[in-house]
Formats: sequence, structure tokens, C-alpha cells
Amino acid sequence: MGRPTIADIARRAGVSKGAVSFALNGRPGVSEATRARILQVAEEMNWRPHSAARALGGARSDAVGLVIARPARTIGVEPFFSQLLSGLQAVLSAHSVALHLMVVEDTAAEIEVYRRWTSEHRVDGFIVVDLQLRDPRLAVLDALGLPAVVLGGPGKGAGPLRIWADDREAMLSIVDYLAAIGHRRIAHLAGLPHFQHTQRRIRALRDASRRLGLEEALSVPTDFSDAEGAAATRTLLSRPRRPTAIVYDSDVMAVAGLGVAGEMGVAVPGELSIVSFDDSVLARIVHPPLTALSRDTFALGEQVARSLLAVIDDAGPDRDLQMPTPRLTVRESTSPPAGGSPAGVNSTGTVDSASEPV
Amino acid sequence: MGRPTIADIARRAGVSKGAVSFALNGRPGVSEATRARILQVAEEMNWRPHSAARALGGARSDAVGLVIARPARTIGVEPFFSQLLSGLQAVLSAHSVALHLMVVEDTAAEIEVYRRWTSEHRVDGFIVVDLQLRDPRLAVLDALGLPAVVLGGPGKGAGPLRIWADDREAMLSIVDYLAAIGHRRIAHLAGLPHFQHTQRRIRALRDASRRLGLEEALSVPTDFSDAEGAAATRTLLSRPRRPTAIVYDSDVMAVAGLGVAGEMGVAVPGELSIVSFDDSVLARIVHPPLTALSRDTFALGEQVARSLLAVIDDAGPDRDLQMPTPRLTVRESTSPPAGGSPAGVNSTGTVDSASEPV
DNA sequence: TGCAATAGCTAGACCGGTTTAGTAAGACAG
DNA sequence: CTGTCTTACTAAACCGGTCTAGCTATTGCA
Repeated sequence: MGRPTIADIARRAGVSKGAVSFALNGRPGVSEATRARILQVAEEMNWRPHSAARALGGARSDAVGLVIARPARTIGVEPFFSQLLSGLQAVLSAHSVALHLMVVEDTAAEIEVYRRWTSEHRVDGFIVVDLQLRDPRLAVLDALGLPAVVLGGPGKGAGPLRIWADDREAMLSIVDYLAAIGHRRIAHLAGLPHFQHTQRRIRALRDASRRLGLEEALSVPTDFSDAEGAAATRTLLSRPRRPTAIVYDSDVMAVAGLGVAGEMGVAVPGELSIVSFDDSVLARIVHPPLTALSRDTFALGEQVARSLLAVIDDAGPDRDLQMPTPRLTVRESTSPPAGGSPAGVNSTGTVDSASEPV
Repeated sequence: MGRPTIADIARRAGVSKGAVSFALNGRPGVSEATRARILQVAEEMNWRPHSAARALGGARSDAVGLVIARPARTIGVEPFFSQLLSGLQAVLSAHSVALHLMVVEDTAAEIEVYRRWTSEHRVDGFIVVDLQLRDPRLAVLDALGLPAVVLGGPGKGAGPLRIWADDREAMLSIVDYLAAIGHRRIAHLAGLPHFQHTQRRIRALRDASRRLGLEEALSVPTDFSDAEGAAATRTLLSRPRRPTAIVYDSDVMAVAGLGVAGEMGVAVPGELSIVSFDDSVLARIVHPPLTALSRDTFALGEQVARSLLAVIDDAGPDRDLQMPTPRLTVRESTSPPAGGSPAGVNSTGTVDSASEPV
């Protein structure tokens, strides 16, 4: 005999299908004695629910969807995604909810997948990443009516729940720190310009620069790849009055930049300070280890998963959620600039200014 | 009205449910004229199949499963997994097959997920990673009867299709190269000892060492983490007669080891050569860039996905598949050892022996 | 004692597809 | 003109659950 169905259990236990369903789902409608008997028979026969049959009745599918619109090859490179995935998994696994993952070419394809998975009842909700400036996905998700959690925000009006870390505050803290130890020419290797968080960081840098009266604060957009990170760094360092500090929007680019500096004979942190907007093993294991913004992406993933499950469960007034503002972890890739003098503030204690060569 | 069903289409087109089903699935049983009309109505009403209803009838679920039994936090760290995922996605997306991903604590939990997903008809097949020495999962998968592709092998008897790269050959090529440029004391930071590929590499090193008459060839097992990689490197480098070359089973460990060497004032490659068994951006962007075994993990992922889809489609005699033996990409982290002289063979041309400090 | 409420259960509709058995009409051979 | 075969289609069963309406026996209460 193939897999046992509730009809088999019903027959064996001498009750009806309905009674079995009630018993297995902890619903009233059967006596405790009968329930126990049914559960035991189900156990004996090693019964498992058939998810399709359940879903057909309109129940949960116990899966959530994550669709990423980036070239497949780059996903593997970005520690951010892998860590986010890890965090998501940690919570989802604990609730026996599976993750439906799909990587697509562009936003149009992404929207198509949202439509398909929704109408196919494949998932109970979506996780949306890479929030864009005027994001066409939000309207679609709203129309589809499935729960969703958006990474990035905050949002203005209604729409799905959003979770974000304060990119602006974070960028300000970096610039404040660099200015405090004497930097006046700061460059910023930004990410893809149509992402919201990229814009927010660029604006924060510009504002801080004006407030602090910096000599220069340039944001250069890139595609997040190590190649563009390296190329842009090379360009910046070749200029006559080159920046004394560069802030990188991702750790991959920061490490690539560090490599270029080495190649060009520019000492880090002696002649160039490097800050990464993203902290991961990568930032810790290179030499010198990079001063980086410690965003706990794993925790972010956990939070996103928790929130999505809550929204799916209709659990309460969970409104937009802000993650703790990331803190700057000062390591050995930053120090006061060669010629400059700290602007009245001591350099942060943890800076190891000895530029020991590798 | 909610989502249209085939009954709605049938009503609108003036035919029966059955006719609609035939038409939509390209099956004989309707005339071309009727088929065209039905397709048009379906298009107009924006109809999509309900995957649960299909699955209930025993059809495909158009999803495959990947269950990984490692601590969730480490997945994000390992470029191997992210690249594998990328490769899988590239092929799966093209076939509109989704990936069901789950990270669990241990092999027992992994097996439980296999059982559950199978009985729930959630997936059409599985991808199995981290093949173990006497792997309990193979028997379970065989019993479940669902198609599977195992990463690692080759297998002895029957069982699921296996795909593997020749770890032995690869390790031999590394040791041969190191011996050729004069190294006599080689250490190996291995991975988890109960994985098959770990054992294969350890054995290959021992064999090569015996054949080449090396002075020392030590394999140290680790858990693949950067922490253990660093710790083991520290231990090795503190010994009186330390190795002149270390082979790392993963790039994360190799980079961590590179960091330790820098910290301890051991010049790379001047006093210590470093080889990584895994190539990724990581190996390329650190300084000096690491000599590494270029396994195209992305391509491996693609191949695994292709094979699994083929097995699911019952497509032919696809037997165990060997990926091209990875080639050693010599970069700047290897050179002849300080005191040693090349054993009769010229050092490979591409080695840049100038040990330019960062 | 009589009637309503309730606990405990059954029968069967239902979800949205697929698939099989059956039917009506037309084509063709003898 | 009859009998058989094929084509194009319909009606209904089926997959494995959930859920509602309804039935029966017991309990509660006046």
C-alpha cells in the first residue's frame, strides 16, 4: 500500500474521515479518548499530511518566497545575501517553514514570479529585497494581497511591513568619525544608484560634508562588483589630490580596493583609510582588518523571518520596524591622514596606527 | 470574482472542463479550432494553474529540494554554497523550477525533511551535498523513491546519480607543484573528517608525500571555520621546524591563515607558500592573491541542476558524472621555499617570486 | 417529564485540476 | 445500407484533505 491517507486511518480506527481530521488538527469535535486512539493509529501508520490536498482547501502552504533580481553569478559573491539567507533559515527552519528561492533577470520577471507563486498557492508570503526608488513591485504585491515584508524603508503610506536599518545615521557616524580623526577629502564608492539605500547614503554623505565643512566628498556609483570597486579605486587614487579616506558600500568592494591600494603602493591606513559599509568575515580576515559598519545581517534575516511569520499569522499591530543603527567597528584600516591633524578630537582609542606591512 | 478556474473558462468557451484541460496541456482530444478558442479565453481571463490542484492529481510540483545540515550561521560564510546556489538557480530558473531550501541542525533532521517533503509532494527531487563516509541518507532517499543527485562520489553500487570532481587528482596536482618548486614540508588544513572528500584529499596527500619522498605531510582536520583555520595555522607556524607550504581546504580558511602569517611576521610567499583548495573572489582580492584550485563551483551547480532535471524527466542513461579536474591557478602566494632549491624542475613560469609587501 | 442545548460523531460537499469511460457524429469499407 | 473506426467532445470519478450540515444520545434546567 502506498502512503496512508486519512481515509485509511478512519477505517482502521473505526471512525469517519471528518473525525480523523478534527483529531489530527487539535480541533474540537471528538472526545479525548477518540482523539488519542486516532493519533495512535496515525502514528502507527506513519501518516503525513499531503500538502497539496491541504493547500487545495485554502490552507497554508508553509513556505515563503524570496525572489532576487540580480545576475545569478553575483549572488554567490555577495556575503550580504548569504548571511541574510542564513538568518532567514534560522527562524524559518525552527517553524518548519520552507523557503522558496528564485533568482531572476530583472524586475519584470520578478513580478511575474510573484504573480505565479501567488496564484499557484505556492507560498504564504514574500520577502522583498533591493527596494527601489519608485518601486513597481509594491503595487503588485498589494494587489496580490499576500503578506510581504520589505527590506528597506521607511515607507510613507500603507503597503507591506518594512524593516530597515538607518543608513543615514550609519553614514553620518562614519563621516563624523573620519572627520574627527582629521580627514577632509572623503570618497564614497556607492552601490547601484536606483536602490533606495544607495540614495540615502549618498545624501547623508553630502549633508555631513556640508555641515562639517569638508574639502571634498564624492560619491561614485558602481554595480557592487569587485571589478568596479577596484577600477573606481584605481581612478580615485590616480588623481593629483586623492582622497585620504574611502567609504565602500560593500565589503567585497572594500577588499578589492584594499588590494588596489597595495598594488599601487599606497599604504593602508598610513596614506589611505578604508571603511566598509558592511561587515563580514571578509572584513575581519584581510590584512589590515577593515574598519567596518557592523550590521548584523544574520540578525536582520532572523527579524525579517519573524516579522513575516507574524504578519502571516495576522499577529497584531506589527508596524514598520527599525533595526538597531549599525555601529562602526574600528579596526586597523583607518587612522589619521598623513599630513592632517585631528580636528580637536582624539583619535578613537582602538585605532592601531602602526602600519605593519603584511 | 477571484482567480478564474478551468470551470470558468469552460463556461465562457462553451465547453467542458475536460476539454479545457486537454487544450491547455497540448493533449489530443480537442480540435485545433476549439483549442485556439480555449487558449484565447484562458489568456483573456488571465488564468494560471493552481499548483496544489495539479499536485493532488499526482503531477509535478516543479520544485526541487536542497537540505543542508550545517549551522545556519556558517552557510553565509562559505562561498562554495553561495556559488553552488547561484549555479543551481541559473538552470532551475530557466526551467521555471523553484528551489526549496532548508537548513537544519544535523543529519537526522535532514532525513526527516526528506521524508516530509516527499510525502507532502512538495518537491520532484533532491540535491544532496556533503556526502559522508557511510552516508545514512542514501538508503533513505532510495526508499523514498524520489530522484536525487548527490554531490560527491563516485559511488560503488546503485543509488542516486552522483556528480563529482576528482579531489584526489586535484590534491596530487597541488602537491606535485609544491614539490617541484622545492617544498619538502607541506601541511594540509583539512575540512570535517567525516566528509568523503576530506578523506580523499588526506589520502591523496599521504600517497603523494610517500611517492615524492617528502620530509613531512601533515593533515589537520578542522570545521571549515575561519577561526579554526587561523588557530591551526598559528599552531603550525609556532613549531620549531614549521611547514614551508600550507594547503587549505577552503578559501575562507586560507585567507584567515594568510592573516595569521601576516600577524606573526611570516612573509607570504617568501617564508610560507599558501594554496587554497577553493577559488573565489576571496582568493583573488586579497594580497597577495592566492594560488588556488579553480573549481568552477557555479558550473558545478549548473551541471547538478541539469542532471537532476534530466533524472526527473527520466531522460536516458545519465550515469555518474565527473566534472573536469580542477586546475591550479598559480598566483602570488606561492614561491620556492626560503632555503630550498627546486628539485630539478623549473619553478612554474607564472609564479611571481617578488614578494612585494602590501 | 418535557424541551432545549450540547457533545460527539457521520455523511458528503468542496477545493481545482487530471483522467477515464462513455457518447454522438462523421468517414470509410464492403 | 450497415457495421466499424476515428474524432471531438461531455460527464463524472478521483486525488486527500477541510469543513459544514445534520443526526443521535446525553445532559441541564424549569
